[in-house]
Amino acid sequence: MVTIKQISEKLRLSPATVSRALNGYPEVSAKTRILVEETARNLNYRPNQLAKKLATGRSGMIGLVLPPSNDKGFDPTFFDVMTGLSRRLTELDLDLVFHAPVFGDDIEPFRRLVGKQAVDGFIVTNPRLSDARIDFLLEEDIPFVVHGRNASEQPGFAYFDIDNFRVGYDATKLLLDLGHRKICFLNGPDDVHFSFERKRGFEKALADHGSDAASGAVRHGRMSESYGYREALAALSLPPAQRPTAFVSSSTIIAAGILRAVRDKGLRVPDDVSIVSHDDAPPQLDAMGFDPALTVTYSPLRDACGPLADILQGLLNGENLDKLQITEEAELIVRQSTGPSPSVDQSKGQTA
Amino acid sequence: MVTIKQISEKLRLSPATVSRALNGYPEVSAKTRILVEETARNLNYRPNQLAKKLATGRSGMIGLVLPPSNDKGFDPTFFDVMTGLSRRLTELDLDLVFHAPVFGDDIEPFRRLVGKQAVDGFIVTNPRLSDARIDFLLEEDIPFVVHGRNASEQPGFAYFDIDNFRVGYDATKLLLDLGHRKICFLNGPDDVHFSFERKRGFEKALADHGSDAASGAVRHGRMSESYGYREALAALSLPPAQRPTAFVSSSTIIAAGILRAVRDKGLRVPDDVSIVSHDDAPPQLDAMGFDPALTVTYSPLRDACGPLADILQGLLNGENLDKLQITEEAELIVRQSTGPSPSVDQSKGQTA
DNA sequence: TTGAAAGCGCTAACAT
DNA sequence: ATGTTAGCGCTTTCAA
Repeated sequence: MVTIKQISEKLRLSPATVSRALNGYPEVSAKTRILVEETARNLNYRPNQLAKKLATGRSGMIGLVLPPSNDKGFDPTFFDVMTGLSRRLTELDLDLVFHAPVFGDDIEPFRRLVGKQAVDGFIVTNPRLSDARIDFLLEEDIPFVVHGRNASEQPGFAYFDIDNFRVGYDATKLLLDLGHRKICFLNGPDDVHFSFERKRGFEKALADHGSDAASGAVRHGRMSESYGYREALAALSLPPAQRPTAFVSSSTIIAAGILRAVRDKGLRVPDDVSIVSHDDAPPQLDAMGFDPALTVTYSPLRDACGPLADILQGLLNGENLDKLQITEEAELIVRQSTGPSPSVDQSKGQTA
Repeated sequence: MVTIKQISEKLRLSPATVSRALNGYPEVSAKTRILVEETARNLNYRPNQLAKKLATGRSGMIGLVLPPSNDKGFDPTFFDVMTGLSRRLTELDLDLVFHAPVFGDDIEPFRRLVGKQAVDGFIVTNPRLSDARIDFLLEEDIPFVVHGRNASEQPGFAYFDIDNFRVGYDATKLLLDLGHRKICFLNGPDDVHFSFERKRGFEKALADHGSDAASGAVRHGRMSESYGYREALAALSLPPAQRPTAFVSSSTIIAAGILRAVRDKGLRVPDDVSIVSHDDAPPQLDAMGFDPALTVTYSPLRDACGPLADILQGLLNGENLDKLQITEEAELIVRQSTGPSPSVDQSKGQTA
């Protein structure tokens, strides 16, 4: 184990100068810097992170806790985010400390990590509208960034989110413009912010459409293939007058279920039924690979990892909060799963 | 932030005594200890891990790196193990540092973590028969425990494994005893130790059975439903004389594929085809919930987490290696997916 | 049984 | 541009 002291002795310099040279401080002479860097390399010097941390008061560790209520089968999505975060944090020379809460106590891992002063900050995923973890961290004044948001209008914390209102709005508007008048929205759980926002967008698009008799139904549920299948089957089994001609889906996995239900009913996409889904590009499911290729609002989860890491680092470096609250747009990609409403002549122009 | 020094001042003791009292050293008087512990509690004292680590030279962190070549969709199994490990390590007051390698360089995260002296040891999962990570850690003389084994007969490292020879042997023997003579083994990948061992067990059971014309075929592949389906379908499409009457499967997910193939062929389990699978109880798939309930060799992955953590701690505490190389038996559980070979009279006793 | 003092390896005022 | 000094909070000889 070669230390700064050893380098300094060898070079007949003070440890302080060596430290400065190694850490890129401006006041060391070019000559000294070169010399120090060279010997450090030759001696295969590795800074002792622990000592560094003790001296600076920062641990270089970021806490990531498995979100609660993942009792039955976990969210593969979380894993996707975790690996992405790890990669980006590594570039920032930060390490990810992972904890899984024992069932029943979701904030214990936070309390623990905070108590041990083991981490400089947290990344919070899968926030709920009302989230005890966020409340705790706010209370304790620990730096953290949230992937998504909670219910508050003006969150007092850093976050990265997509514009879920627009996700709901754009998808719905597209369908309305295609002439669909009965639209069924298979949304996510009812206690998360993104579901809430998408529903708002859905309803706003419907309202904006005007007095025209467009109507929509919103369902909430745990995002899964079977949820999509079950709800879509039920909707498609309604009498013709109430049967939807289009679905909005909050995830590709739900869309897979919808697609299966449509087929089981002997219907075709997009001729009889249109589908537009949100696509966060989970690693195991490719919306483009669907048959037909899915029209989506596109915003890969892994694209959030870089920003999340960067935001947290900004936070740790004392940057201003309002630069650290970011909302990004999802991109509407029209593919083959959407078409004109069957009851409407394709050539007829729509008034938006 | 209350420190040892503050406690010592308040109590008019030396920091050393406070430290000793807090860490359960035998030489402090009962009176002092009580006093110190009480004030520590009142002041809500939290030892600074960093300082502790600097002084002791141990980081209290364990490295866990996502195993390589999980490019397309990751192994949910790994996630299961990771959460289990986190829970147990927490009890041992160790924290898990997670890293995901960037594609192409599997040992870079190890090199990095070792270089930074960020962790005291590693847990290595999904070992290959020849594994660069193991070679690296051995070379660098870093403590680590492997979940499974590599190809070496006498590994020079700590590991926790199940008796995969017996897994293959027991499953096969059960089928032979039921009168099956054509058995198809859908094994895991061919470059991992467990596949190798199970294959050995499979072949040994066949050999032990004697001159009697029992024959087996072994397939290797990435464990997935589609692999099971594809291979089983192919096997069941053989001419009757070569068609297997029983399958051995290396995972429940493969077994699901086999089951689907059997059904697609219009056959029944166990009347026409028997299935015995290894069951490591992945969170998303319950072998008991199969229809019919699966006969399995049972050894939940999560049961390995405790031992793995304990072994690593033993290693860090300098325990002897031979106490830290553990092989456990899997349990054969006979349920409804196995029955007598269709060509054999059910009442006829078999000579094992 | 307790205290004093040194040190883990590094950083950061404050001098020079 | 470089050196001196003092810590960060804790553990651990050594001495009393």
